[in-house]
Amino acid sequence: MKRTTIVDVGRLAGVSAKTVSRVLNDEPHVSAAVKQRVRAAADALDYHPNVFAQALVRRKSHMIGLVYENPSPSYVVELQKGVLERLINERYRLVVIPIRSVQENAAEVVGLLRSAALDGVVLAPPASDHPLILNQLKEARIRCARIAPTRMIEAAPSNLVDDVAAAREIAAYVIGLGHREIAIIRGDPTHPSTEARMLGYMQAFHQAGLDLRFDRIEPGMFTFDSGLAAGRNILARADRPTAILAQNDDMAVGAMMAAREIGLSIPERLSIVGFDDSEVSRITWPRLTTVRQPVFEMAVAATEMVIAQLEDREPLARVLHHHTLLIRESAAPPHA
Amino acid sequence: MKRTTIVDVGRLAGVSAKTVSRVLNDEPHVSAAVKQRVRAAADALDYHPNVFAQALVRRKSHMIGLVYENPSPSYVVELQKGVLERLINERYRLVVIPIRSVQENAAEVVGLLRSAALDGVVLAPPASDHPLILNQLKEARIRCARIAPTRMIEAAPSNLVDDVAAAREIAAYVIGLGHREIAIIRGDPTHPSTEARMLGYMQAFHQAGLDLRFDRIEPGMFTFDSGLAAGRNILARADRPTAILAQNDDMAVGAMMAAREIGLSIPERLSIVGFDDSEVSRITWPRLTTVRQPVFEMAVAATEMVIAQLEDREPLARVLHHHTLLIRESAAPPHA
DNA sequence: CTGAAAGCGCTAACAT
DNA sequence: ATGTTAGCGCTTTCAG
Repeated sequence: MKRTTIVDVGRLAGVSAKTVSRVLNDEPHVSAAVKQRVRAAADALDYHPNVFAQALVRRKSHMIGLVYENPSPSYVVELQKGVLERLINERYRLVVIPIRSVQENAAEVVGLLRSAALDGVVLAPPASDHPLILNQLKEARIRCARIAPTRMIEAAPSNLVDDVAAAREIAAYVIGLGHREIAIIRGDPTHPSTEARMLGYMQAFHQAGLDLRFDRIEPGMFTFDSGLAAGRNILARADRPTAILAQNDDMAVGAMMAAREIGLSIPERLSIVGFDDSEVSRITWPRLTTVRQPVFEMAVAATEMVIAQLEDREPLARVLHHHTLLIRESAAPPHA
Repeated sequence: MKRTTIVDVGRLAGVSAKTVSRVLNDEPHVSAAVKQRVRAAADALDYHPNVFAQALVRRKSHMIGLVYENPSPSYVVELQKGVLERLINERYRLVVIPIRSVQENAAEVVGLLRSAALDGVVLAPPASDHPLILNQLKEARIRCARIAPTRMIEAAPSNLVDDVAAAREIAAYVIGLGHREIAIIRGDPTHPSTEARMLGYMQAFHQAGLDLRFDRIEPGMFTFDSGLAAGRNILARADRPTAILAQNDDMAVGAMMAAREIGLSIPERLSIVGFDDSEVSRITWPRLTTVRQPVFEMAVAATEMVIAQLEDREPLARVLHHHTLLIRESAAPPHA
């Protein structure tokens, strides 16, 4: 019991296989009558083209990969939503490629992508910043677009954000509220934006004439749990700060939980701000003051860049996406 | 400039293409020496097999789809994590197939899956409960496994949960705390578990001799926003209830927000419980009392069922997954 | 243990 | 406007 092929359809319609192919691919130079007959025959036989045969000869899989580490779930969700949004009404499909640790497995990533036969990939951080991956991708001729890279911007189409400025702005806002004792929760050290955001914070501190105390910087991993742990450490100290800058929203929410555990009210006794404007920032109470990184829009734009390349249009080389300071209720002037 | 093929490798190693194929696929009857030479040649040429050619002849794509609607992001995240967990160290890849509305597009879903050339699919609700989809899948010979179906359990391997009992338990718990004025936020009406959970609530009400007042039932869509809206409606009424049962965690968190908006403290003035034990239930304050549905484990098990079928092992016909009442801090006895 | 031939289902290039 | 021929790169016979 074989599956029905283009030849079967041709036989039923009384035409050659090639003509069937023409009709099904909307190629020109086919008479309306034949078109009709072929369509009817294909329907009657419940014919579905074999995509492998097509891919083999066309050298195109119509699959796009999304490469990410697994930092915060909310970030990944935004990312996927953005890619899928752009893929609506396209023939392309999304294959998700989560990498355990880009840092450790960089050498194998492209092999993985290659063997997945992807036409193109959207690279999220930190893969979007990895020289080896970028190089191998070029060698393997897999099209790509990058989200929030910080280095080698020319190497491939990039969607940029000014992490430094965004961090500076939110830090300046907190300082402007009157805070002087401020702790920081860093993100995953293998992600480039961690350093960029750190730099932005430092600039704001410097402009305000504040010292950045290294004993007030806690490590984190962009996850809720790491934020919770960092928050507990910060708040356990004798000289408790009046505000916390977290490098993403998940960690900020974790720090909020740490504050709650010891009955510290937010924002009255402790101000906390995040980064990214993930969905989680909108559903906590108080809602989180944060700085919006348009992850969704970047994912849409990056996917467009990939598709453009696949269809031989010139992709935008780079797009600068704008951040926005979102003032909500989790930060207020320090308690007198 | 052509890509290197199995023939090139064979030429370099001084063997036939078939022998290269044998080595690369770990087939028996190849001498160690030849094996060595072929491996070396493949490495030297940076050879990667063309998966389309393989798929064409083997009739296997090594791609597994995950079909879901887009209810709550936290649910989808758990689902994906589960599938990906089982796929670690497997050759299979995950293709995500979000469907806008299964209800409206059921007829096209299988066509979509078919043209994506998936070897198998994991069906999340409500697709997991749709007769048409199940039937067409069988016709198209696409293997599948189901998550939380409620009907036609024999039709395909199923991962079951007892939604009715779970709902009954959490409702009984709330009633047991002393609540008598209880509102309900329903889930998406096209999802089968919505009715099941409703039934469970009703059973608990009945056992306690309570009336279920229809004017205390608010519609929802399994999203935070719908929970927020429903919460506002419920709390705006003159005869405000003392507890809210939400059919998932996202809606429960939305209802919490509605309570906060009018300064109602939880759980002192209003108890709220959810359903599912999504990540969101752990990161809110107070943490949400809920009933755990092992979505992750079901996704793992469903993926295993698909893989088993693809590798000609007999899959488990059905697995019953257990729910757990998770008592956290969002519900307490009603205020005197 | 190894190789030659055939063909998976489709489309590009070239006829007609 | 339609058909023929020749592969795409691999694996499955079936011989040696």
